[in-house]
Amino acid sequence: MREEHTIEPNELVQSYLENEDIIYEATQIFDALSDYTRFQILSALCMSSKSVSELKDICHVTQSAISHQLRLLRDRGLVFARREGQHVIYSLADEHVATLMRVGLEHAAETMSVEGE
Amino acid sequence: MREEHTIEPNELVQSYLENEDIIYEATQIFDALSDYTRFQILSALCMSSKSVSELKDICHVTQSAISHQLRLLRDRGLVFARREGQHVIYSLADEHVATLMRVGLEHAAETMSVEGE
DNA sequence: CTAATATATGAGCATCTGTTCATGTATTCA
DNA sequence: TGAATACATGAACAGATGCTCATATATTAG
Repeated sequence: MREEHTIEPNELVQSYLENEDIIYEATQIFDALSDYTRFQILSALCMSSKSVSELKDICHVTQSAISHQLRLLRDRGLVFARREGQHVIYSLADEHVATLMRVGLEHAAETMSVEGE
Repeated sequence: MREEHTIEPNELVQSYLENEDIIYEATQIFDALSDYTRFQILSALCMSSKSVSELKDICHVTQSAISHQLRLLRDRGLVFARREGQHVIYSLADEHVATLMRVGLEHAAETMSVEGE
């Protein structure tokens, strides 16, 4: 028998949910984390700042593909870039991202271990 | 001047990140939260279980659109359904969803208040 | 200045997504 | 049984997405 989960009445969250713009903004950060390449980029940056070519090697995609995704993440304020000589170093710009990824990964790990039983 | 954010070395998370399937599974839950309609459905269900027609009224979309999205959420194990007479009642099936939404909303609220300054 | 390396970006394209429309199924009530 | 209500679902279509390819820009070395 499954359990139902409800959150305790949280007036702050409740008030957020009445604001269309905040809901939209929230969906945007989840969207950023919903793509495999972007998730890899962000998790790599959770560990430490990295150049574009380092990210390209980690994610096993072309330089162009990485740059396009980095642009999206920049536009959404999730990473920021600084030039260092020939390289451009990207860093995480938002502390919430790490929290979200952690919870998402825990969810995923549990889901998969349950399915495998 | 902006700060860089890094997570403290978390070996559990680290090990998750080496598993392609877990990363993919994580992106799937973020994908579920990345659509406005689905986000509304899930936040409504965070408060309490609801029938399809209740959800339709809350989200201001057609019954068909709601049903299609509910199917996706069911297939991904994020909600479950039970029939109650003529109605089908949907409930949240995963406690992590509420946590993710809360963090996502907090992020959004902060982001927007910063932008508005 | 020129070549080499690193990164960014626009166009094009195949694929994916979310909705609508039409219709099917399930349950209740008379 | 037949009508009404609630929900599910397949097909189709417009728009979004993520990639590749070609090319542009920026920095450094010679």
